[in-house]
Amino acid sequence: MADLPTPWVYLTTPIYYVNDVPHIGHAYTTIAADVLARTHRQWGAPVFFLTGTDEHGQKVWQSAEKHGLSPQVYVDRILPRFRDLWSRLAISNDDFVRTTQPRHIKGVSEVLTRLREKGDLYEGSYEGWYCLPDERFWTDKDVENGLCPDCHRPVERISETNIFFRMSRYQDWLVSWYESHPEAIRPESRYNEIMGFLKKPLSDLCISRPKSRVPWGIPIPFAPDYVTYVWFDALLNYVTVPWSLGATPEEGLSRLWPATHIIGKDILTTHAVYWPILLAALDLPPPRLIFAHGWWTVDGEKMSKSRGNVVDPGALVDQFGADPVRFFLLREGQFGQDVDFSREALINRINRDLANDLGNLLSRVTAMAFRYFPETGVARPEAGGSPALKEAAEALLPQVRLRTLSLEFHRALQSLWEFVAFLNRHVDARAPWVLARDPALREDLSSVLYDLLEGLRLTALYLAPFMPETAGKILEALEVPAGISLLSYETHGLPGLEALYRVRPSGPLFAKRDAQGNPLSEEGEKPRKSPSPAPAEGGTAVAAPAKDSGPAPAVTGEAPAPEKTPIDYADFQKVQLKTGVVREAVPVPKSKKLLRLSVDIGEAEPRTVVAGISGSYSPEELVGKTVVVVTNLAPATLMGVTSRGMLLAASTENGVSLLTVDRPAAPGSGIK
RNA sequence: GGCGAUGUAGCUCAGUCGGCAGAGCAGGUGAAUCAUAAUCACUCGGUCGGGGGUUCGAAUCCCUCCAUCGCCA
Repeated sequence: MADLPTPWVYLTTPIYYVNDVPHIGHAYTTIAADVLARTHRQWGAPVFFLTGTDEHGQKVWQSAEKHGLSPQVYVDRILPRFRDLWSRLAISNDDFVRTTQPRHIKGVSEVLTRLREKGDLYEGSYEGWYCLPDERFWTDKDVENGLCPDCHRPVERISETNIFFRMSRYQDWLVSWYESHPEAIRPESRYNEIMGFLKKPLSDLCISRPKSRVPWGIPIPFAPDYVTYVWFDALLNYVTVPWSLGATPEEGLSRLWPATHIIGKDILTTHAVYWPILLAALDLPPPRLIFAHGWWTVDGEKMSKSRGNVVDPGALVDQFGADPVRFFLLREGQFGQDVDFSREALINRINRDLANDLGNLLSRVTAMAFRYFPETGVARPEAGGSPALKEAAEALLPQVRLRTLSLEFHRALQSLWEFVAFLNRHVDARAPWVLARDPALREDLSSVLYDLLEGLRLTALYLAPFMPETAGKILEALEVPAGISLLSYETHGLPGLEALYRVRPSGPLFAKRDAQGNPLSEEGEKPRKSPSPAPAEGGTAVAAPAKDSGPAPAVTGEAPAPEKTPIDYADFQKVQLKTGVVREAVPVPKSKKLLRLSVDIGEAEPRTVVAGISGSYSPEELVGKTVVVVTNLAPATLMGVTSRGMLLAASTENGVSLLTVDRPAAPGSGIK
């Protein structure tokens, strides 16, 4: 049911209670949904990204009274607190729903009518302790000394008749649906929580409030004395909006449904229990995914109005800009777990990751490209780019894109920054300023700079969903024509579709910040030396370029991550490698992946070698195979078997792949 | 009280199937001078919460205790 053939990606945030003051938690949810939306769009998927505001309920009504305004006028006035914040944070929502819009009110009436026709609603009486400010009932057990357990204000005894929704009817169905769709609630711990919650019988849900007490709500068509309970009203926005978009409600919804809901962990039960049941009552499939993210603490403490430590995202945007705030919120912690906010951490990310690693990389590369090739630009090398760069760039696809789509934002960004670090290492390893001293090496110089510029372009494209403005600035600095997407990159493949980079130096991408968050430098006391065009003329070739003089790790085809220390040839010679033929292979008892091999390496007796390759090779296919053995490794005992040697193998996605020889070689042939 | 998680370097956290404890930041040393003094290399730093068990071998599996957190009541 969850895998309807819709190509659409329907993404939602909760609709925010318009009476609340926006804090970084609201921004967190919305930015995450935005990054997902932008990523899907970038790769060609049609996206409908919905956010909005929840505008009914007692608190809004009371606040309006206090201001001497009608509720509608009041909510119209405070709406910009949210709507403007999203535009300042570059949120790319496709629609903005307000629960006071006619389309929503019409949809809610429709739902209520359908539920009533199905016999899922009934009138019942309810008695309990009511907390007015919180708008919720408590049981005898909850209430402590006549005070609300949540806000510690006095509660009052209320008995009233209301309309109830028969939730219990659908409980068994929901449990079995979740049993077969464990991926529908993320992270996994939240799934477990819901499954635990569903072990106990559900009570029916009260979905109305008497108009006499709460006049500001959606009228219930068949019960004129009641309005819809604000929570129930709010949830329904996820379907009332699509209903309003199609030629018919069904057409509008079936195109988009099922939705992916991004929420905070505080409203998990509502979304993962009440909501799917409500959908089932409407004959609609459950959401595709409900992802409950964690909360932000502030300097290690819970964020709350009473502590006065609520972080205002608008103020952060004013001071630091939208992109750094977006980056920080998604980079700092795991989406799904609680994360701590501190200005120090934010400033540290801006200075280290953004200004130093990325901003300075753009600065140094474009400065050199402009200085050394002011007239001609940097052309694509005939031979293509560096294989190492190509390999690192290809890893971006799984590591950045797929991790983003599985909402592992911090890991996606971490991977992207490994690529940035790779590019910085590449600059150092190839030392373009050294190449520039020798006119004979001009082609090398051009080729190295081309690789770096190409790497920066890819960085910008993968960064775009997270930091749209920054990505635009990078592409602008590279003078890459507008409108280039990852799709065109895919079509053309590496090394790049740019025939020529004609760059000009640009100002810093990010200003570094002092401990207070104020921008450093700028104030022209240190005039930026704009690099003077100085085409390499007969400078003395002091040092040979890195390419010839020693290990240049960046161009040897190594993966970007673990660069090892360069070693001398003498060090390498310490390792004795020989070919060997596998004569026998048997599993080591009680071990899952170890095999005991007899390997003929040209000695009188075959060597016993224990190898952890059982997952990738069966014993049968190993016998007769020629392998590469480290023969002077100190013996090691594994699962009681002494191993006298080690096989060389490449680590692959699916396990290991043994090294062998291209042409026949006698057992014991030396390897150099 | 019931259910569930977590505990690894100064800080934030990875650690896949049991096989030589890792990354980033912070700290130290050096290299380099293209660049926003930005970068790069090396390095310091660990009783893997405590105790017990299984195993040739445990951060990893089992038991138990302690601490912290979440959901429910």
